[in-house]
Amino acid sequence: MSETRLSQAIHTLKESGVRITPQRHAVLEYLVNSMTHPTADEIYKALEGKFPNMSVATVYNNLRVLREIGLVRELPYGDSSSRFDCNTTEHYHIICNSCGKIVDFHYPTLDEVESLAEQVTGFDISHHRMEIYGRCENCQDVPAAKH
Amino acid sequence: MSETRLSQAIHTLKESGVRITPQRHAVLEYLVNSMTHPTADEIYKALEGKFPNMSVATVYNNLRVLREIGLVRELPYGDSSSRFDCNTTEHYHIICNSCGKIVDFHYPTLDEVESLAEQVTGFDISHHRMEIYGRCENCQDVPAAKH
DNA sequence: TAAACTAATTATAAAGATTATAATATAAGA
DNA sequence: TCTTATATTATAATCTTTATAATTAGTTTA
Repeated sequence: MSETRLSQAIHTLKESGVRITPQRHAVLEYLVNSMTHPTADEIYKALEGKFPNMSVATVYNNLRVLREIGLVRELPYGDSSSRFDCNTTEHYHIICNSCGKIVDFHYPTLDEVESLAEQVTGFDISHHRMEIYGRCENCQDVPAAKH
Repeated sequence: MSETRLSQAIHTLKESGVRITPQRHAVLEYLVNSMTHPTADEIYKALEGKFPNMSVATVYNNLRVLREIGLVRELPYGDSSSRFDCNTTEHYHIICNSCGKIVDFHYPTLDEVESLAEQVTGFDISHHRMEIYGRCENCQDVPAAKH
């Protein structure tokens, strides 16, 4: 099944006239199989073994390409670096204020919000993003840590 | 009215045992009066005239303090630096993909999403954030610019 | 299959945003 | 006013991301 998702993604790449290089394939494959919304650096470190000479710039370049095609969504956070999410099914994220854990959360997509926004502002809406913040069950047991 | 908001904010600061320095006061005042969701650097430049010796670290320190108390919300973006929003009435943001313009958008707060998230994940939810992306009316007239 | 063309990768370096550090200055309470 | 803890300043360091130029390697075409 993730085999299928990967093949589909590669098909999309080819259709966009983008070359399939081993590094690009590996970044995409890692993202498709990842459940953790990795940062660029995490991807870089994860592929270090397979591609000892790979440059960080390659990771960023490929993430940009994948984002432009729409295969990957970038999720910037306040504390540090962006995280990247393979944009398959529409979903939202719940983020722990204490430990930073990210949990996927399914909720009926808020089409209504988008259409209302379109009417009120005249924008041509492309998508929306929602995140819910709180303390996960683990962190509720421990006294609040100072950020 | 924004006078009141400022006084209330300062009251909150005092209650939290935080010192009211001229710089801190100025950062807070600028944020209360600002409609543009400024970046740290914009605040720094705006206050340069009044405080020629102010360090950029002071701006960041104060933004952190204000955020920890809950007076200010940080809105990290993918392209560059975070923006800061005086967290008064609950609202959402519509962001132009082309020019970056941010427009406030009022919508009934999505309490239902929060309570459902709480039930499903066991998180103790504190707040949520939603942004809507698209092209503003101005940018719709111009051919799509390559990011 | 080989040559050619174009895009991708690498190895830097640079830029930009944010944080850390140590010394000095200052707000606020006694 | 004095004292003390906190805030500010000036600077450097860190971290993330992007830019550049040279090299390498996909893909197309003959």
